[in-house]
Amino acid sequence: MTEGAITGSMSTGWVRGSRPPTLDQVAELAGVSRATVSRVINGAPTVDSKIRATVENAIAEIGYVPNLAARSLVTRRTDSVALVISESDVRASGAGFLNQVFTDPYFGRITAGAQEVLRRNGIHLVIIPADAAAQQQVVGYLRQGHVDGVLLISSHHTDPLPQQVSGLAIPVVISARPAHRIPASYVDIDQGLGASLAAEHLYARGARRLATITGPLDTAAGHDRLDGFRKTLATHGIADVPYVESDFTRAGGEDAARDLLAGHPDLDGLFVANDLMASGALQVLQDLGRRVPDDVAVVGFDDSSAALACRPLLTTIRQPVEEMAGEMARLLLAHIREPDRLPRSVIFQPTLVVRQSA
Amino acid sequence: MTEGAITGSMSTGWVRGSRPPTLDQVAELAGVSRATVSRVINGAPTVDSKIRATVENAIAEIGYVPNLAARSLVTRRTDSVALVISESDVRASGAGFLNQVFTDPYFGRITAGAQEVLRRNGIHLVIIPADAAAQQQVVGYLRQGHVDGVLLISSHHTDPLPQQVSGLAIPVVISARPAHRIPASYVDIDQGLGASLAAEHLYARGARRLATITGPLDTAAGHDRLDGFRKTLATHGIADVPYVESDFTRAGGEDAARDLLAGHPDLDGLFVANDLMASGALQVLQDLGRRVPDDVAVVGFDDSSAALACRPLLTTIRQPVEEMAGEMARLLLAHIREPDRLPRSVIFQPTLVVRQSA
DNA sequence: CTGAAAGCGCTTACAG
DNA sequence: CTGAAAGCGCTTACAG
Repeated sequence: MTEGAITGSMSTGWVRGSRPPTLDQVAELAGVSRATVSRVINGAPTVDSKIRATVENAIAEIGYVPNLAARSLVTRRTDSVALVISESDVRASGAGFLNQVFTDPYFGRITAGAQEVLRRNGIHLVIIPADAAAQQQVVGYLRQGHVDGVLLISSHHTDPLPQQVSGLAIPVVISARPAHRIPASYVDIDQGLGASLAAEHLYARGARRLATITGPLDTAAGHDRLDGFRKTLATHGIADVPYVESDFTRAGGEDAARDLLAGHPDLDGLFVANDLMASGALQVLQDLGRRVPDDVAVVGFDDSSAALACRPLLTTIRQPVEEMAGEMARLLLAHIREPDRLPRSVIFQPTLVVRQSA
Repeated sequence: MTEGAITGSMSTGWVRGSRPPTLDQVAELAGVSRATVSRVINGAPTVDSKIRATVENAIAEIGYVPNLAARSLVTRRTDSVALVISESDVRASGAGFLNQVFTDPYFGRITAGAQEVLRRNGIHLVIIPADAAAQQQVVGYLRQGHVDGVLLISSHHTDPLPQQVSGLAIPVVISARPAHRIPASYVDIDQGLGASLAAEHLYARGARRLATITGPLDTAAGHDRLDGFRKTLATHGIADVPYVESDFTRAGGEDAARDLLAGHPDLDGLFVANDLMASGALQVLQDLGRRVPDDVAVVGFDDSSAALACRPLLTTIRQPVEEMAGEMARLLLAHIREPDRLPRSVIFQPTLVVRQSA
């Protein structure tokens, strides 16, 4: 690697390192009190329009920006919230965890949905990945008061973060029903219904030798989707449903599909607990010479962008992730506004989206 | 969707909505002055060990956490920095942009590399996606002083953010050489060298009918990789190198590969400007019955996790993204500590990683 | 090594 | 509608 020096000067009016302009300086320049400047900045209606104009000019001329620390010291607000993506599983820690986060469209949808409503309310969103090694540092960040609230994405039953964060002084909304009963609002989807939809569709197509690739079984999405799939098939007299537990990644889906086909080469119906794993499974089926859906019909879960990247297009269970994240944001905003508000849960319903793979 | 009420009580000592304990309360309980408590908290060496113990007990008993706003009002530090992922292209705005970010392993590697050095220094990292619609809100966030510095990921020549952010009072380190000469530190890779490595390897393998799939040509990574590829082949007497411009996504790579093969069915060597597009191209080549590398040899760029997910395994140009991000973090820390430090650039060298596809 | 006091830059009752 | 003043919760010279 090589280094070079870069020259040039700042383009701002005041030099980096010197102090930024304060409200007092604006007041002096405009010839009014600090209180008046403060009112103008905060849009108080009770300000004479001429004075308002004078103050606004002074603000522009001087390049004034309110100091967040000073402001939030008195208002006790920062106008920003954190989206914490938690992963308590140490096996998936560090770079591996970040690779998973930045490779799964699910998190992008969550972010998009939350952004949408937050932005409209003038609230900033910051994303904080919290793998096992970073969890305590993240809790520290939240306790210090950097943000007004937290949207917590957590999936493993053993994850201590929901418990810890809900014990903080700051409002939190969780992305799924917490494993332990804690007094926090959460948004979830009816996992069992989704799995049931998949089972019924595969059965109705005529599939009888069914199997499933699950997510980690210590997550609700992993466990409940397997459970719902089996229970529904049981009502049709199909008792034994082979499954392989995997990890919600594409590569994991490939491995699981290979395992499954090795043990059950005559499969004709496959339910995969998310689209990313399904895309991997589809690849393996193709490599092994199986036609989809003719030889084996495949149903995914999520209806993410990965479903549309599949060949054939993936039939899947739609989870309205963006709306769910939007609802999380709305709940959080409500809790921030009314600290005494009681926690509540909001459960969304999944739907079947039929495309080509089943 | 259905709603439910959740009951339960808080597990903390003090109730949400009431005020958190202050340093004064700790001082009173410990029977010392606020200054002493402050010194204990900040690890000042000049504190009697008995007094220190007393204070620490009081802190623990009362569950005291320093108030960030009050602290940073005087220290002018927040001990956190932002990783801003900027996308000025309005076509890729909103949900599309977030889907791209959370689908490309590149950003996970950047985050991992930066986290590594930041965490060691006790600095928090928050990630902020900034698509065209959000850029001004993000600039506002940075100006207010939420963070001590910013790591800026920006690629389009027309992106106004590098310019704007470097005009702020806060230190910034950019992920690539800025299009316009602005006084900010940046870290980059020798793009031309990378492309040259790819060209030489394909040529040495015997490929003579070469083509390339580029990134957006208004980015350095898009433009310089195309340019370097062509220039190197020109030295071997290969003048006309067909190319298709794409967008660094997997789906974009698929489309581009289809276009390229339609116009040039006799291709025997392909350089794809990143691994994600290469994985899509590989898929298309397979669909069209081309054997890789026998019929057409393929070289990617990045050496990301996508390269290892390819069949055959992708030969690619390794970009040490984690180290580059680590260097960005180190530079930023230095600028935060010494505000007068001069900007500098650090350029890394790519290497060829030979696997199966070429 | 410890404490009293000033000050960081805002907002917000409270008067007028 | 506007201003003087108190106060938010810390840190840090300055004395001692």
